[in-house]
Amino acid sequence: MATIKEVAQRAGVSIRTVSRVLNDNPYVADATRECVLRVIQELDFRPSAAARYMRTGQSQLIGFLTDELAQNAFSYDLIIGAQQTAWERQKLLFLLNTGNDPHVERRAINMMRDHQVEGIIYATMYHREIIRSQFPEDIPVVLVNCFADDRSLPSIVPDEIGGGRLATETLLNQGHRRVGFVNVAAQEPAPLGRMAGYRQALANYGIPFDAALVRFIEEPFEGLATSTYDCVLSLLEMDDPPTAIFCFNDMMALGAYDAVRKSNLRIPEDVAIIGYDNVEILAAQIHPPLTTIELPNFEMGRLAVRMLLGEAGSIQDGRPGQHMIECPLIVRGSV
Amino acid sequence: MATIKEVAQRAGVSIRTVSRVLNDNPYVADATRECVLRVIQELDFRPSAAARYMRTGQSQLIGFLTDELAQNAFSYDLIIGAQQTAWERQKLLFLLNTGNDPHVERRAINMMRDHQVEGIIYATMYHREIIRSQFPEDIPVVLVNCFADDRSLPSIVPDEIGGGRLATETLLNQGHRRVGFVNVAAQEPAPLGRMAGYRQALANYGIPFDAALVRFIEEPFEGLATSTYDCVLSLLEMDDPPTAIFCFNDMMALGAYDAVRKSNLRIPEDVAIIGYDNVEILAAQIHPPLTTIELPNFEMGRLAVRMLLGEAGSIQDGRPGQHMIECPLIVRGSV
DNA sequence: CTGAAAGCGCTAACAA
DNA sequence: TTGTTAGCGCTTTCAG
Repeated sequence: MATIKEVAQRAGVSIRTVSRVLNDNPYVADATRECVLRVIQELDFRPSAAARYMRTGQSQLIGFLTDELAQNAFSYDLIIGAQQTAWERQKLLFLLNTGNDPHVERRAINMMRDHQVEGIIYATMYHREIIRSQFPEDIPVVLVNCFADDRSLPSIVPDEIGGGRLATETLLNQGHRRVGFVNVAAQEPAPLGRMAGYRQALANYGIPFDAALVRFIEEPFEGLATSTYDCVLSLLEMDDPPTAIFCFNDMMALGAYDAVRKSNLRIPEDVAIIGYDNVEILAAQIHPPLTTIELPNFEMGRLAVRMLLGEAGSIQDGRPGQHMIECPLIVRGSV
Repeated sequence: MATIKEVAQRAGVSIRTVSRVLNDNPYVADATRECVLRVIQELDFRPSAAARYMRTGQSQLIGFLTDELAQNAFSYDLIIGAQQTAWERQKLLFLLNTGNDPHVERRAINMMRDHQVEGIIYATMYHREIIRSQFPEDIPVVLVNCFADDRSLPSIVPDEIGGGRLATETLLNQGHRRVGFVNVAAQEPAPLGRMAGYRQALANYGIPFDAALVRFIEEPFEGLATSTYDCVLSLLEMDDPPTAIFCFNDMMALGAYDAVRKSNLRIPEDVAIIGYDNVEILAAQIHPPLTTIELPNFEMGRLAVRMLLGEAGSIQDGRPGQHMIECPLIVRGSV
């Protein structure tokens, strides 16, 4: 690879002039600039980012750390959103999946520091709280899908309550009055929030909460669809069965579909189903296509980069911004 | 961030000595080493990768370029496999998705060169041929899921023929003699190869090829599951219907499931179904769980990094290695 | 075993 | 408008 020196020699100018051309400095004669540019082309010269960084302190690098995000299919859009936004700003993204191993995590953060990333985005697979102290003080961090115990780091999370409410109200809007909810039994923001949203929606419509309509899948969560199948079957066998079911996520909706079909009922005529997450590969392909609430992953990834670069509210009212992103309704054919 | 100079001063030694400690050079007195190490700890010092690169020429960086891989759910494991393998070798991975835009691609490659990546992995969404000239000569490249027109770049692709054969023989092994195949109508390695494998398997079992059992889904490929549904329905309405169906991919198997159920038949008792890709979120969740052929993405990602770093056959018989990876059978409950 | 000094490729004061 | 020079933080001869 050619160096700036070779370019300078070949163009018959000084290194500084080449540097000027490289950085669009106006104080270069047009003729000189053209000549230099030509030589740069000929030599296929590209300035070294490392050397440039040494002087400017701008590495143009962003670290994207995940706990186990990338093991599952939900979050492509998060990565894509972040990557694309970084790209638009001429930054490169380091991807690193820690597998939730604290040791790996610590080393990963160090490795990113070694490469002087301008900041780190830390995204978790599930919406949860994390410990602030695992992150260094001297480097910007933006949290995605999680938040710091002491709220001392800017964070972006989905609005679970709003999403739960939207899902339920979508069903209520269609005239359903007996709305089942198949939730997961975990003390985490997602199940807790969606549950709260479910209750709010009921309250908004003046419908009393009926605990018999709410079911919880217990851990472990493998075979989620199958557990949901059983759950929904029992729901439909009630004396006063629900005519609509809100499933905690799309995978579970798959089980609900099977249960409804098993009961010789039709979707959405006899039972309406709504999911959560908008996993396209599932939701758009099953029959009828699943109406669901979208986890706005792309937007979250995008916002994370913007916040990291100081473009958007990484600080709000003098404190690290805690952003809640709305989860929109995706209408397909199951409601 | 502390510099090596500050460490040296504080430890009362020269920069050179700190550098020795950093690089595990044996010619340091134990006492000196300990002292330096302690100061490094105190200052939370980390050597700058950029500065280090300037001297050593080792950037420890690998570029991972995708066309539109990351838009779909198939390929997490590819990224994870590559990332994890890079991590084990203390390397960092740049992720960059080009959206198949040649202009973006060119700029992306340049950007990676600016950061002096040690090599580039280029992975495509679909198994296909690519043009060699889009890549620079002076930087190692490994192709994944694609191959260069002139075979001048090392490449890793799945063995489509073997996979198609394995899928079909799995069905044949169970005693099925009328095996349907729902393929996609595209002149690409995947549909072509799996078709060839299907025919080979038939031949191996001495069963004549019956064109009526093979159907092709035409582009566009949105609503793949739905098109497959229609296809399989017509297959099952034949006078001499198939008792087993090989679907080009798992999403299509989803449509096949619906068609079988619609025909009041059972899986696998009346009709066996086998898919391809092993998209866990689908295959493991539907009922019955789908037996399928796995695209060994993790292994391909892993091998790509190893080849890039010269650990595995990037050169075979003096030519760039063209590797074909076997696609294993994943037995679940649909056959 | 340890240190002084050169230099990697670039940018930025400062001079010319 | 252009060139000279110092220096970013590190590794590496080469002396001591």
